[in-house]
Amino acid sequence: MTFDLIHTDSSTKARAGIMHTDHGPVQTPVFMPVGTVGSVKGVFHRDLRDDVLSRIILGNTYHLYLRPGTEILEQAGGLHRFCNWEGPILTDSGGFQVFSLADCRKLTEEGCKFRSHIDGSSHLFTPENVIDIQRSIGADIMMAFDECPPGDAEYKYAEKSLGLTHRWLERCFKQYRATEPRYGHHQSLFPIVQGCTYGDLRRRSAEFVQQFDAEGYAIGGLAVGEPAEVMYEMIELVNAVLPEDRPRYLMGVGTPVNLLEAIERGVDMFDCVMPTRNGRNGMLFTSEGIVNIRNLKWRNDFSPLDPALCSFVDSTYTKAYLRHLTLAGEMLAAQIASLHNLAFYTWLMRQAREQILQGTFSAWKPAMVEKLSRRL
RNA sequence: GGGGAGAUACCAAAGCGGCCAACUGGGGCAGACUGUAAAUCUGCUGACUUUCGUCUUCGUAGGUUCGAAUCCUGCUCUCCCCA
Repeated sequence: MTFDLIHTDSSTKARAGIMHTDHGPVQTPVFMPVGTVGSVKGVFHRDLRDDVLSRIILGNTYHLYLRPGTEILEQAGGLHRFCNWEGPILTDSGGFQVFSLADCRKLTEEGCKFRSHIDGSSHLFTPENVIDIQRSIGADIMMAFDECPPGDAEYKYAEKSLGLTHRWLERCFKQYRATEPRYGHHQSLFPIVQGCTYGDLRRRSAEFVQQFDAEGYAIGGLAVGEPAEVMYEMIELVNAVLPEDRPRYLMGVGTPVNLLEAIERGVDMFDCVMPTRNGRNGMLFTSEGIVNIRNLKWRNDFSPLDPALCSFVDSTYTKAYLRHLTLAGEMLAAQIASLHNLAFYTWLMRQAREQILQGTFSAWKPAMVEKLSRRL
């Protein structure tokens, strides 16, 4: 994977670029829909490609390893062919599950012992086998196996955890270099900068990861409970250290406002479950602000979901109808909301890119943030 | 005509002398959700009050009792069975 940095905004750190993968180009800034088990919940690939205009999606090592398992994925010819997604795929390493499934795991130097959330069976993830699994999946971008500590972790724990993440990173790259792609297309490996909310640890981490001359770098361990301002501060600090000519990926973030703030600080890639999960739960992100579609006030509002009309559902269905479907528990409601939210996120990324290229980002962004913060 | 059962908040349904403004569902209203164990979870849902609390409620009219949704009597209505 190569990255062309096309333009950097003159007054902010915002960047526009293109990533070239063996599964096609990806313009940045980019939002990548999360398709944990090989499915972006509630959305057809066709709509993701042709309506949402997504160019890259995520899968998850932990989930795909447990089900359907690497054997099936290998028989299928990799995840791309298994789920029939022709664009690039990025897989998270399972590091986040080490955090989110904290109750059923045990961390050691070797790796992470954990119990399956599906059947309780015991498994071990190591930096080596997590790379192997991602080779079996065939992700265009593989993520290093890391520990993602909670947002309120104390310094001592954060420092210890960072040491472990760094040692694991060395093992990830060793395994990465000792193995080959299985399906003929190139696979990148992105290190993950950790360090919680401690500036010196973040800086240390951002410096450490560069020794691997990776094709891109990720910032992890943010939006895990710390205030947004602290997150922005960490991003700023890390991006000041990371190389300019590689894409920066802010993992798991976030709200539309988070995205714009991060873009302003030089982030190129994002993923988040928010558009799909919150969509399923009745929340719409729109160009005018946030809509809780279950609210009484929408009962007779027959206007489009979003005047920006970023998806076909926006002009096909009204707020009143979507409210009705949502309250009725219809699965179509979840599909419509998910599709809209994803389309809105990618629309927002295209807008940001356009503004960066035209040199108007710094004027456009604050007004947009103000709009996106509104609760309608 | 005779016999039996029952009437509880928006709906359904517990409660059967004080811990009851009243369990629990549903419905309704509102909130949460950030590298997906989430089509999930959390509140509120008689009135007034920010809280404490006060007031009015369990078909209806009386009665017993220190105290009643709960016990007694009349009335109204509903359902079931037999003729």
